[in-house]
Amino acid sequence: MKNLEIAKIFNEMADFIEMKEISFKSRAYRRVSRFLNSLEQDIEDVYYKGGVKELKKFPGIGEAIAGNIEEFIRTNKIKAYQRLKKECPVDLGELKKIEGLGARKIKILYEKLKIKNLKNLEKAAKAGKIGELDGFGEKSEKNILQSIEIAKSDKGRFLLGRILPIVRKIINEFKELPEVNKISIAGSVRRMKETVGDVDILIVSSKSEKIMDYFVQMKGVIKVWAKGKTKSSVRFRTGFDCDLRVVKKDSFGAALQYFTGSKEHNIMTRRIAIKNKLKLNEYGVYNKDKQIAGKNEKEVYKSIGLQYIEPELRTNTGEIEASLRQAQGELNQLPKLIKYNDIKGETHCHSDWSDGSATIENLAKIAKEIGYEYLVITDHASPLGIIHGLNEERILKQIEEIDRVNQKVSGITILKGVEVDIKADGSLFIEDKVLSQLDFVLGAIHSGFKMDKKTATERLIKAMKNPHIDAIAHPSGRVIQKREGYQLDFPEILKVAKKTKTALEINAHEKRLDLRDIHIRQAVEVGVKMTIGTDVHNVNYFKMMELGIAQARRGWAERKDILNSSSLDNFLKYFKK
DNA sequence: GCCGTTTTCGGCCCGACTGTTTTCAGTCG
Repeated sequence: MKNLEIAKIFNEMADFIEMKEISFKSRAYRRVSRFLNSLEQDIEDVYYKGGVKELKKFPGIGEAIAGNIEEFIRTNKIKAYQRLKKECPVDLGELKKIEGLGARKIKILYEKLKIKNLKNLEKAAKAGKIGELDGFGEKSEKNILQSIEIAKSDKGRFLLGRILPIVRKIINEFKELPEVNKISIAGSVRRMKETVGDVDILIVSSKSEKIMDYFVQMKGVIKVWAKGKTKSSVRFRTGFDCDLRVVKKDSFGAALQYFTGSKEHNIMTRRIAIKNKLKLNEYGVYNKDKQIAGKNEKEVYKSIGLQYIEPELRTNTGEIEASLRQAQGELNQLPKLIKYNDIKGETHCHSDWSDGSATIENLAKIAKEIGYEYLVITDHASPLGIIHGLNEERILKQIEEIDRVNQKVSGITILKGVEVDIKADGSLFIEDKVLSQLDFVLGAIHSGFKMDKKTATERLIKAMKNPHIDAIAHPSGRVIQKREGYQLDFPEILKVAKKTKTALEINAHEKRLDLRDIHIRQAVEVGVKMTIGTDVHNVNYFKMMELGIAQARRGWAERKDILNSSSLDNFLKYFKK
């Protein structure tokens, strides 16, 4: 898969072009770079299928860029890129991490001081050479040095699950202020993206200066990047940046729409506004100079001819077109997304019988408190010693224990399940005879992550064809920022899943979120059902359900697509083979 | 460089903040 490699090169080409001129040419490259980053198909496959002509069917890809892609696929390099890089051989990735350094300034630094990377930059700044340059000054030099220190400890993007509680704490702190009339999370946190680069917060207040003063001195702030009347930006010690914007109440909806993004989504909505002879900015929708919408998001969308679009969908991957069609009267173009309180039971839960830490009884009580109708105990059945996997004998014993707990704890039903290892050849670690006594069987791959695509696909397909398998846990095996997971022929997996009525799990664990959003969307399209499970290992895991639901929503899933949003009866009925 | 129910040429989302500058370019989101 060369998508990401090409995307990276195009992004750098955009920077190099920007060094020479503020041009739309660089934007064209940047746009395709982003497009490739989110493209689910393998661009190489597309090329081999239909050549340059096929490539040019994608938005933003024309003659020149298609040629570049072709060149890379065939020769593994792009001459135009190499020429640009030769002119200014700098480590863009490193230098662009420094706040305030963009393409133009990086070029000046290279030309005047031969600065190529962070090391050169630090040396020059410490020697006081940067402040002497035209366009730079004492302050720039100081900021660069501070920024280098911060970049050294940079942790990259944060898991949504880690950042959410922190953001909610910040929000609650602001809510205490009398000057705050209204407050909302915005940006990628509001869109519930699985990883988050920085945090955006929007406040309605008529006393913006006071809010800003409070913001930049909040506990944990280690650097103020910018502080203005309506907009400020800081870095927290935890390692993330936080942007705060304050607007008047008449602009709240427009500001929220603008500040939530995504960038691509915003560009599209603004273009649509222009087509309608309107202007959309963060203060409202304007007809000439008259504000015609802005108080809330719904009216903002409506005023430019769109149906309201949920934040999780705002990625410019078809939601705007769907919204447009729906606004024009076609039904059900946008999904009626599953809601955050639609889940009726947990379907992936480990107890102290394997590698979980809580007893079945305790887990049952917690699940009941949450309001679940049912809880499936799915301890590992695996040869791996470290997780104390169950064998046939212990599964039968556990069935008795669950019967006992069901007697004792009322108001919730504990279902008998297992997470059984799928062996390298696709067969299961537990005999069918024992599996047949369980309510719900999850199949999972826990070893051999380096399989090739064909092997991995065949392995899963064989498991899905076992009549006792009800669902596949964390189907791709990826761990965010750690492990890619095995490659799968996903369309093929979906075909078999549909035929065998095997559900695919959306594992809600903050580090997994597997299925990915694009796969969920494909599953929804072909009608393959899913479950959302948090992979409980202790009682704190239950709350990650929110992340799994967010993932499902970003994959356009409705309630009907998610099996454990059904009542106990319907859930069980689905799996009656 | 890309693209077209206003166009095959002339547009391309829009505005805040900073620093270095005396009116604005660069950066950021």
